[in-house]
Amino acid sequence: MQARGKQQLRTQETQARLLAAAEEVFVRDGYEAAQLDEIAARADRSKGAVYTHFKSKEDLFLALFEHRTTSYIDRLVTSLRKCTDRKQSLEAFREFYVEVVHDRTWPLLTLEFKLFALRHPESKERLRKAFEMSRATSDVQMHEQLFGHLTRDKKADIDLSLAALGPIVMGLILESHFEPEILSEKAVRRILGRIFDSLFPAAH
Amino acid sequence: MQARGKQQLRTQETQARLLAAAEEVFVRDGYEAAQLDEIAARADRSKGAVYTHFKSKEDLFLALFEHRTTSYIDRLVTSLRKCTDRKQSLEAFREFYVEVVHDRTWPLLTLEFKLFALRHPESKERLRKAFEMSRATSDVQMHEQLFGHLTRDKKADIDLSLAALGPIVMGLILESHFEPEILSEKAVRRILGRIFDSLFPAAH
Amino acid sequence: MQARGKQQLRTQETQARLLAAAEEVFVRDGYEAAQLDEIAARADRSKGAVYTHFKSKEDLFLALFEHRTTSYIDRLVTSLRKCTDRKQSLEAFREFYVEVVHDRTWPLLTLEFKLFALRHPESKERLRKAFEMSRATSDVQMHEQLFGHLTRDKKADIDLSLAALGPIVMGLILESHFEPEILSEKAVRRILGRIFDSLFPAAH
Amino acid sequence: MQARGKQQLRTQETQARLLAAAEEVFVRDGYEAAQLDEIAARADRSKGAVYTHFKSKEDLFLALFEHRTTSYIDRLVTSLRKCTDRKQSLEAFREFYVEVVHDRTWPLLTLEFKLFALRHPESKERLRKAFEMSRATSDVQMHEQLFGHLTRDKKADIDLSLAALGPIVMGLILESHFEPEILSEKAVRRILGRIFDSLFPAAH
DNA sequence: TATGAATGAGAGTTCATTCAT
DNA sequence: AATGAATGAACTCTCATTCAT
Repeated sequence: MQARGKQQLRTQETQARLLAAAEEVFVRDGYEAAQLDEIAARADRSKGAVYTHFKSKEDLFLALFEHRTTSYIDRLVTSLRKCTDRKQSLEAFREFYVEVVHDRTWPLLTLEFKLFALRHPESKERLRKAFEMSRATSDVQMHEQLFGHLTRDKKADIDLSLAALGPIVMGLILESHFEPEILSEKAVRRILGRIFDSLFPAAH
Repeated sequence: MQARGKQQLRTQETQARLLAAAEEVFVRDGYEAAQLDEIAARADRSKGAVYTHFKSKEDLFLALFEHRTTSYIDRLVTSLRKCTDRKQSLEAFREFYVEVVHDRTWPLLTLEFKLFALRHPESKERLRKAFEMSRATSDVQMHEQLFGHLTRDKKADIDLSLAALGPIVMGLILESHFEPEILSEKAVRRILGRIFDSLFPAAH
Repeated sequence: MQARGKQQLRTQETQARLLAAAEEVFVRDGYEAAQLDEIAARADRSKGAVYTHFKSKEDLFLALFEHRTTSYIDRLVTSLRKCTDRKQSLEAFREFYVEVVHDRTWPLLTLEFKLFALRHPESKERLRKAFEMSRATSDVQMHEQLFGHLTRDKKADIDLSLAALGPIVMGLILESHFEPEILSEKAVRRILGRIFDSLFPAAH
Repeated sequence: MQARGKQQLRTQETQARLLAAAEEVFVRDGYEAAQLDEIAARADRSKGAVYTHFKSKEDLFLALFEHRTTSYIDRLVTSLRKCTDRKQSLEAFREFYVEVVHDRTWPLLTLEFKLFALRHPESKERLRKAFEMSRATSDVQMHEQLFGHLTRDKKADIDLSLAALGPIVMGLILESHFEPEILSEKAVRRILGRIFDSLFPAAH
């Protein structure tokens, strides 16, 4: 039993290491240019180990996506669970998006996933599942908490704004890599706040 | 003269064909996955012909970037030249960005360029030149026309909004590929308009 | 241990096969015209296997050079070690050079290395190391045994003759490929003997 | 007529330039690595011009060989024609070979031709013709002048020495590129003289 | 579970050669 | 005679994947 436990621990560690290494490399180089070789090396494992845990490069990439999406949503849900009224909730929601700016990795990773999905329709199914999970969580669970009960029209409007939020953050973060003087972290946060408020006017 | 002319024409046509084919393929597959083979085939030329006109895959990509940036700016400048007062100018500017939505290629291409620049610092110089050209044009020539004379603080604010506009469009277009039901062309246009107005409140 | 052993054995065999195949092909076609494809095929391995063992075509070529130089020197040293006095040593030395004629591969390979060195100054360093090894061995170890203690002038003279010996053999072997009727193996051996004696008169 | 003359002159000049450029590049890079592109550029002509004058890269190479062989023999014949007796002739002959050392290009070019012949049996025929021309000249015309009338045995011996002379020079020159300190021009000349005397003892 | 030698399809690139001008 | 854009075959090298250990 103990041996089994140790083994399992080792297995889990390897997987975690591989995922962490994969994230670094996929973000830095993009899916196509990323090399399994380097991912393995960064995880202090051999190339072959990757194939023990994942079926292929694509599988590793998608697994990473699922892994990160899950933890990303967890964070949001956790953050919202603490709120007691709608105003507070919306404030927390706003804060959450504005603070993403800190984590420059996540938006780039998301971007990479989106591009991948666009270019690999075969995998769209699997990606959609993870996306939906994120949407489902936010939609069902949060709509109520954040916006109360809405008319059909209002709801469509909110959904649109919700769908737009992520991509906007992504675009801004990417550009900030490119024009760091104009789009400083502070500036991005400011502009994001402004956009947020124009998309969810109720927030005030 | 005529002989030369014919030859030159052929040369120009080949280059134009290659650039057009390159755009299609680079947008569809991304820089890394794009194959010179296919680009050449789509241009009805041989792989070797690419190397008569461009030094490498990278060179072709950057040349495409320069080519498209130039024509993109031309369009904007042309559109603004027709305007007589500030209000009209801002309206035209707004329209221009909102209408980009039509051309689903340009945002994806821009995105690809940005990612390339991020991942190939060696080429940043050449890319920066083209980017600057775009910025220079808009900045110097348009600031006055669009926003009149501004205080230093106001100017910084406008610059920030200007820098943010493109990336936001890019993000939205990309996402619209992904969630076409929520982010329909109409919806994107609507939300873009709203964001535009929140970034440039003077527009009213 | 045994598992490792088997793996290692396979690795060594592959390397040996590749080197042997490389020798054949490089000698027959020359460095530039030699094709990795064929070398791999002759070694009953895939093209990719070459790159598991050598960094590049050039690396394979240089490795071959080092490998052959080493074994070549070993043979000479072994042959000289058996000798007890100077006369016998010189005789063995003479014999060694005259007998090279048998191995029509080595002189051509040497020629290819020399040409390569001439045309790839970047690699000269690595080649020089191997050359020096050969020179060092012969010089230090053999001078004494072959020629006794010499005055500085005499030594320079001997060094000159030593340096000339190899190239002369090389030239003759190459020409014998070309005019086999005149430069038969026997004829080459005869003329080589004559030249040897004129370069090292003390040999009698 | 004059126009024709001018045209022809231009043609001849182009050919001469191409041959000169070809020599430089073939010697420096070897047949395989030599690029028609660079040869043309060095001759201040375009790649296409090469094909106006020569059928192929190989044809250019062989034409160069014939051209150089011819002029090489001419020089030898001219030099011998001045001599009045056998002793003087042999001295001139000796001098001729020893002096080749000056022209570091010719031996390397010869080497390249030999290697080419070895590796392109199809072209051997054409090369042999040029070689034979050289041999014929020296043999028939010079044997008598240099060595007088010989017994069959003696003649075979002389032929052997004659055949060996060129390759030996070639080998030494090549090596001198490599070990210029030991095989200085002076040293090569000295050793060549010694070898010459051992091959043609009658020279004294 | 993990290794890494080996595979092999396929990529970008080069270059001798052709041909319309 | 000369040009140089275009061809296309062939090359070296890469890298995701497999498999014996």
